[in-house]
Amino acid sequence: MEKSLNFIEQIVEDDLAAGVNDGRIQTRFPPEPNGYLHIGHAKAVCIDFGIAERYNGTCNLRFDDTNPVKEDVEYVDSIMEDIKWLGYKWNNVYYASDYFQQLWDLAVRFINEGKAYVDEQSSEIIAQQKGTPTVAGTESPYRNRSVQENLDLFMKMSAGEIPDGKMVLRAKIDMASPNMHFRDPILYRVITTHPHHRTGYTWKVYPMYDFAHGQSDYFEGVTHSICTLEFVVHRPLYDWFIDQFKETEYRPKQIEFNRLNITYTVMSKRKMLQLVQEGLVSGWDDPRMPTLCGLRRRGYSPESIHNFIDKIGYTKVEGIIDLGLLEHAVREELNKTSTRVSAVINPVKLIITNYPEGKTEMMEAVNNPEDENSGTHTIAFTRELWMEREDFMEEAPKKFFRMTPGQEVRLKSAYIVKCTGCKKDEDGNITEVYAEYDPLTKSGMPDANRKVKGTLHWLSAAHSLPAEVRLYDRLFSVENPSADERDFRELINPGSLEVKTNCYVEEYLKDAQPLDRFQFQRIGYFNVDSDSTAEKLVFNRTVSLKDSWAKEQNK
RNA sequence: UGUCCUAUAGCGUAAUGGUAGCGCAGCAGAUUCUGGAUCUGUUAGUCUAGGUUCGAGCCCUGGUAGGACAACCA
Repeated sequence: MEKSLNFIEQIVEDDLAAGVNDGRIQTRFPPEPNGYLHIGHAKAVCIDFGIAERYNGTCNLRFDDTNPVKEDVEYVDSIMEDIKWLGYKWNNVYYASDYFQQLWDLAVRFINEGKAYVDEQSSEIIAQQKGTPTVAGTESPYRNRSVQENLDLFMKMSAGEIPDGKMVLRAKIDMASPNMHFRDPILYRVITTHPHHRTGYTWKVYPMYDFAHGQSDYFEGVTHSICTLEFVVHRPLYDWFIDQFKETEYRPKQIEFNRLNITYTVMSKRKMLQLVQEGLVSGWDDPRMPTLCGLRRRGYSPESIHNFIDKIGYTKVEGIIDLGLLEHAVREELNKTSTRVSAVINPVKLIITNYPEGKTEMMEAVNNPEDENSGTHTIAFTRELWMEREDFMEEAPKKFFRMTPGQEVRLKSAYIVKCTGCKKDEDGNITEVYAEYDPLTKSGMPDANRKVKGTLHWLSAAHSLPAEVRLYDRLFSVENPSADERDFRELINPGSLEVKTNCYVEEYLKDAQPLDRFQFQRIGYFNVDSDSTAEKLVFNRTVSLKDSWAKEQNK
């Protein structure tokens, strides 16, 4: 069945059908370069670029760089990298700063037309005069200066003769408007003390968002300006500005969708910056972060992000997505694509007492049972093995289908073995587990088809590589940190990172490179961290496998 | 003198005036050399009161609830 259109696609198709803009479709992705892109931005990237792709239009990348105080090239670079990683190509890269001259000219035009004035009150006074949502504002005493005086003052502002914060250019609209954004919004402010990342100290005045965004859309020929719901109240002003100077029937149309929220995380650049600056995470690319670079380092593939975005949809309803859905999206994709390997995270020795000492057999391991073209690789089997400590219980409940005295289990890709006992130290800790193998049950042999309840993964002690494994979990311990009255930093999950240093992986992973993704059989999906070296392999857990045994135990 | 947006199972999302579906989560079972994957079954929903209509989740009105807007941020 054809997937139904979301409301944005519906609007675009309606416009196409009506012949709006002669069938031309143009969108833009307009990030402010003041932070790293996160999964919420990915949702926006996918609709902006996706609409252009689907309807044979163009999508440009435009940096909304109108506030030099917060912006930096570091962010420009990372944003471009992340968009490319998601698999999109922009038509052009633009910057709002490309339009500073045009916008300034427009501001002068507004002054000449009596639609803008220079206010020299403090920001506090201006805020007071703005009124409140239920109380009308009052007019500035500077509101009715002459055009010439306004022009002179704006020239002084622009020449750097006015200190920061002393004067602003405001639109003259309606201080009593029920829409707060019409109460003489600020158009330009003076910033002389911060260099702009592209224009340096050339400009002394910078346009505000409302005077830059819609105008930039117009200058570029954007037809559908897609953004998030918090800009709904800006739309009348967006339209009003364009009405003041548009020269033809063309106009960009702003459409707003619900921003992405996910349980157990935060989706605010401000909070992410705080986490980074206060060292609560290791950086913007900490694998616990919802940033795209964080998810990438965690092991998420671009396909898994797309898979997730496809599932959540675009509407105008504000909600919160279950983190489980994101995890499902990545599992679904990695299940189809990742090579299965063996790794033991919490090792204990397993001795096959009737297996000859010194003997080594190379067993054939299927790379991916979900992909018949994925082939096989070999894994060494010997008398002394590593197994997971959790896979042995001296006294086990009935439903424990693993290693326990007297019970048979299958060693994946090798033999069926029967547990015979274990050895403990004086504190009662299990130091070795013993089992006997059945030589006729090697994988592929007829007897290997015997029904055995459990299958365990294992590693030859003499043939395994030491590794560090970082087990990541949700960053916050409450579902919705943003809705909690406590400071979000107090809500960080203390178990969000568990480092396991005493792990082993099979030799097949000897040459694994950073970002390579694998399934550690029976455990989860893991990828190689950027900290990994040939001497010391480091893996990150992307997500665990679904674990119905754990669920059973929690009952 | 407030304006605007929104309301469909626990969560997300369809149904474009004509049988309320789907995904995730949950539950039960089958199957499996990963307690994975896969397959089957299953629990559970139109905020409320009116109106229009042969017929309303959808259109209209009033409630109710949630949210956005009062940065020299975007």
